[in-house]
Amino acid sequence: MASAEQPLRADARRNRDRILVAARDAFAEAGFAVPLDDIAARAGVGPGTVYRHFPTKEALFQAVITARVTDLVTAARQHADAPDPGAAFFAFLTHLGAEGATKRDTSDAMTVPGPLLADLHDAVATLLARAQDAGAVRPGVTVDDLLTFLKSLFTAVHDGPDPGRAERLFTVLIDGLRPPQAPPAATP
Amino acid sequence: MASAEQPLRADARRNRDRILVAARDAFAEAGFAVPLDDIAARAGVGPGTVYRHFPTKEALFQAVITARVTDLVTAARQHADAPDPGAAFFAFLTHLGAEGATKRDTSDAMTVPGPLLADLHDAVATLLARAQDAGAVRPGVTVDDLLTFLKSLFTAVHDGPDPGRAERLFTVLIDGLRPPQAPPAATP
Amino acid sequence: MASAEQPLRADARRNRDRILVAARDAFAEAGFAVPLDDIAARAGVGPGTVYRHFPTKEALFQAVITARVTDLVTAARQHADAPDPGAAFFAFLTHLGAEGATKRDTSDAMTVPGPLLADLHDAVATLLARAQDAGAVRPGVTVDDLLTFLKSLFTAVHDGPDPGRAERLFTVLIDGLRPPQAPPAATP
Amino acid sequence: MASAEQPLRADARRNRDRILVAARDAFAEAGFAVPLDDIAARAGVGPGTVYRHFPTKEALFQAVITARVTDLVTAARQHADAPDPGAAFFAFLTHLGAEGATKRDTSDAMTVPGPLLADLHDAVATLLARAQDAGAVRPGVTVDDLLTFLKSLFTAVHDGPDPGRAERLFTVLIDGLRPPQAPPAATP
DNA sequence: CATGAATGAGGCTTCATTCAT
DNA sequence: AATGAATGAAGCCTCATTCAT
Repeated sequence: MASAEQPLRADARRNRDRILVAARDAFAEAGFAVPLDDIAARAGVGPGTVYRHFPTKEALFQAVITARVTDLVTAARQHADAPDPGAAFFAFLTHLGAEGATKRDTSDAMTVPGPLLADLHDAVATLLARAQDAGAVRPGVTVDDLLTFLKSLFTAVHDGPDPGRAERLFTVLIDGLRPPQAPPAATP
Repeated sequence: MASAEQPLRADARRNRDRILVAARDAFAEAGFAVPLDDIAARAGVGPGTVYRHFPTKEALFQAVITARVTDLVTAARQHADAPDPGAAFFAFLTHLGAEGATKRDTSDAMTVPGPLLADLHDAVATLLARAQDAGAVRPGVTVDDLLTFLKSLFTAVHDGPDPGRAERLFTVLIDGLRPPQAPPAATP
Repeated sequence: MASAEQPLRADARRNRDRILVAARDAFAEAGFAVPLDDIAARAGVGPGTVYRHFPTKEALFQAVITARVTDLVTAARQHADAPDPGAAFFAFLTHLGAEGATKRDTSDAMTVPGPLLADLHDAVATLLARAQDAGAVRPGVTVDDLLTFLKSLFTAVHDGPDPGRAERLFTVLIDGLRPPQAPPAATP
Repeated sequence: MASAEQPLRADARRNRDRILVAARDAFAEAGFAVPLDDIAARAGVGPGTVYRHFPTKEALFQAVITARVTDLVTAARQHADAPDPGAAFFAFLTHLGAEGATKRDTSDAMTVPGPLLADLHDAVATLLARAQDAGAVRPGVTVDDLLTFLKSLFTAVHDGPDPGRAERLFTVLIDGLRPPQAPPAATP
């Protein structure tokens, strides 16, 4: 019995990978509006070849970020095991920060609709809720808030060349997420 | 040859204004991708009339954005007069947050190249520097950090439907921007 | 109050007509598969102009035959007034035969779906039913049968150059439509 | 160089046959527009294999049609043996009607150029001439009249869903083909 | 020989821009 | 000066055909 996911022929596999790489770069540079023909040209294939692998431009876009989302979900679930809820949450956040600072399409990955995003959402929700229950993160903030903030942060980081920006903005986020401090009581 | 700055005829002036308003609304709702014919229809003019006033769709977009930046610069300068540097900075930030939450093209406004953007940059730089000097904002964060991040935050906020998100995220941002609290001193 | 159907500008009217003529010819020659760009070229306009007048290739096709169907319906209704049901039916049929022999797209007109075709259908149904009730046309034959037969006949006539074919086939149809004759009784 | 007529290897022969069957079915169902990949899939082979056997989609189509014409010619010749010329002619016509009602590409079969069509033409001409000579079919009608009309009739019949239509129309055709009845003599 | 991946011309449609009215 | 019709370059996608495996 052959496996349901029979391996692609060598040439097809190679082209599929080249298309995905080209698409990742092209989408990162020019957004979804980039012509599919350009992606094909970048990959060194004809547009028809792209359609052999992905039925739609939208499907290609989805495929580009699916891999990334899968990784994020895995990371989130791993951190869920940590004993200290606050530490677990911030550790995952740090991991996410490192990912986002390095890989341009992380922010896209956090936006695409579909079941995978729901998985990510749920995994982060668990981390966040536990951290909030433990008083380590300010209440009110939702998972979507958090993901939106991060997405923006990643976009911003990739907008300019300043290498320190990621760290500075990330510090702002982390401190902003902590529960509000009572103003220091004036001690006599 | 007519003078370069001759005042427009009354009807032309009126049309120009209606086009700008229509364009602002249309861009705010549908982004740059909105067909120019739709903008013309909104303004109640033919597409040819739009081209009489703006040589290009891009130029029209810039014109819309320019008005927005001008407003932002004005606001920044007004806040610069406030006595408390920290309050002034955060008040402007709040104003900016309200603008960005309401108008979809605020983020575009923060990207437009040209001297106006430099003005915005400078005005915000002044506010920020004074606030940092006064110890009201954590050091290290730069104007570019802030503007770049806000730009993408506005974009992200507009992608989702939750109207409270902008406010929650701004709270996080503001608290994150405050100087880090010394960890509670171990009291003997 | 302006009329609901404000007249087109002269140039638009001219182009619309040219497009309709070109489309009629092109569809007649090459069927629906003819590229829309070819139709545009025949009409001496750009493809975009075709789309200004007809939202879809399908819509253009419909428009081409609408005019023809309208004429047919009118004729059918006029013949409905004749006193002798059989004569009325065959007179209309003869008219239809002449039309179909002359104008290449008559057969298309009898196939396109839509409200107009229903009108034609109804008008012919009336004629046919009355003729059948009067014993002038064999029972069992339906309107669709008749229209299908005619459509085929027209197509056949236009397939070849033989000028007498239309008349010969038409005679076959008419005689075939009459009620079956009892075989001549063998008279002693 | 191998001989032009060398017998195919067993597997190649089998594939060729499967392709022809698949093509016949596919063309019958969806017309010439059916994608060649669909035909290949139906036959359980790759598209490349189809091209090993037929240089062109058009060639494959012709091959399918040729088989059909061969059958028709055979039938016509068989009916030519019948003793009663009128009965022979109408029997063949009935057979043709059944074929055309069942198989969508019968009408195409009647169009294919080449010597085979001439054979069909001749065989039917013989039947028709004998029937006309015997007074069983009205004079004047030619083989081309008949074949051309039948061709388009089959096309039309297949466009509609009414399965009884073909039979009703064939009755009309057959009765219309019979010699005209003398109008009932006015009996004193 | 078979396979099925790749090619790329071409189809329909949209829309920024130009131009006759 | 305004109008809105026309233009035509892309954009997405399909599919007949070729070619590496």
